[in-house]
Amino acid sequence: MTARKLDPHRPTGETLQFMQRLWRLTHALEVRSKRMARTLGVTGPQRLVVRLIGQTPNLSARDLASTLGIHPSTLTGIVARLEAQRMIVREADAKDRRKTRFRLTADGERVDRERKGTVETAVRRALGKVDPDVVVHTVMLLDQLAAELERAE
Amino acid sequence: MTARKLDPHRPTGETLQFMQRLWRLTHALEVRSKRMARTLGVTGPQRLVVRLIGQTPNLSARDLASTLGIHPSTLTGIVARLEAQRMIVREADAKDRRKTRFRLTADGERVDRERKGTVETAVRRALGKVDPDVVVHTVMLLDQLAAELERAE
DNA sequence: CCCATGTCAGTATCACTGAAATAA
DNA sequence: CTTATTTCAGTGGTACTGACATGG
Repeated sequence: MTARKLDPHRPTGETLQFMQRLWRLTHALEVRSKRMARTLGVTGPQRLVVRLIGQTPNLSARDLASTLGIHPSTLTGIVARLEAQRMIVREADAKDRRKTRFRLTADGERVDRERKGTVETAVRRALGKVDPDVVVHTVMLLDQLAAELERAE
Repeated sequence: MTARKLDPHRPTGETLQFMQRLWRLTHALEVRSKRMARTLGVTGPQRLVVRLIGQTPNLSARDLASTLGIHPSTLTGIVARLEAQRMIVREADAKDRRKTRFRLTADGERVDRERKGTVETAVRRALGKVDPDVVVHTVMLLDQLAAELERAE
């Protein structure tokens, strides 16, 4: 309380602090992603695509893009890099030949199973270190936050 | 509970779900950042630098880089763009002439005050919509998560 | 000579917009 | 012809590594 009163020029110190944490987190994600690229051969987004395909084979490009909430053309780049690294293969849908269906190669399956040094492992560890309600509350706020950011305004 | 039992192949559905939320959030931050670039003239990270300089004038490059947890060479690019847009000016430190000190220009101050459509506003709104302990818990988990991601491993 | 501060060159990923190709 | 799916070209921001110049 006192802290906020001391500096009326700072609209909401709490907000700015939270923002710094947010940028720190996204930055940590990016750094880990780059490290994964060196050690695993795939970045964070690339591995997430691998995980999704691994969980649900024969996903189309549109499925993947909308699951991740990204633009289709962004996905094109990601899958192109995965393909170049022989992690996934594509196949035209038999019924609707506009669609591309993706499956994992043996290398892709190896990445799908790998856990060491991944974002996933860091997340699992962090989730394991806090109480369940903390996780529930965080999910609530993160969703709220994403919704606010995505607002048309 | 049943859901988890049904798919033992999915190590922790909770973890993967949390990860998707995380990517959705970072993606929303990036999208908002790009939108800000069009409307305000600065991206999210750029505006955060402006806010930091506004709050503490005469910050050095090192101060800024370590506050944001980024590499000095990354900061070079960010401040270069801010300088090109006449948002900040630099000055060599009188005592240690290796150091660069940054201050806001009038344009920079305008951006510092602007709130419409910023990440900050979205964060403030989201924080205002939940209970205080939800915020506290989220901060805890986000810190824990950043720490796990930053681990050397 | 050694260390700190900061920049620069080169490289890569991600993300968009807008246009195009192809198929339904 | 219109719509849907996906790719492609072009642009910009962030972030690194490694090398470098400069000052303490």
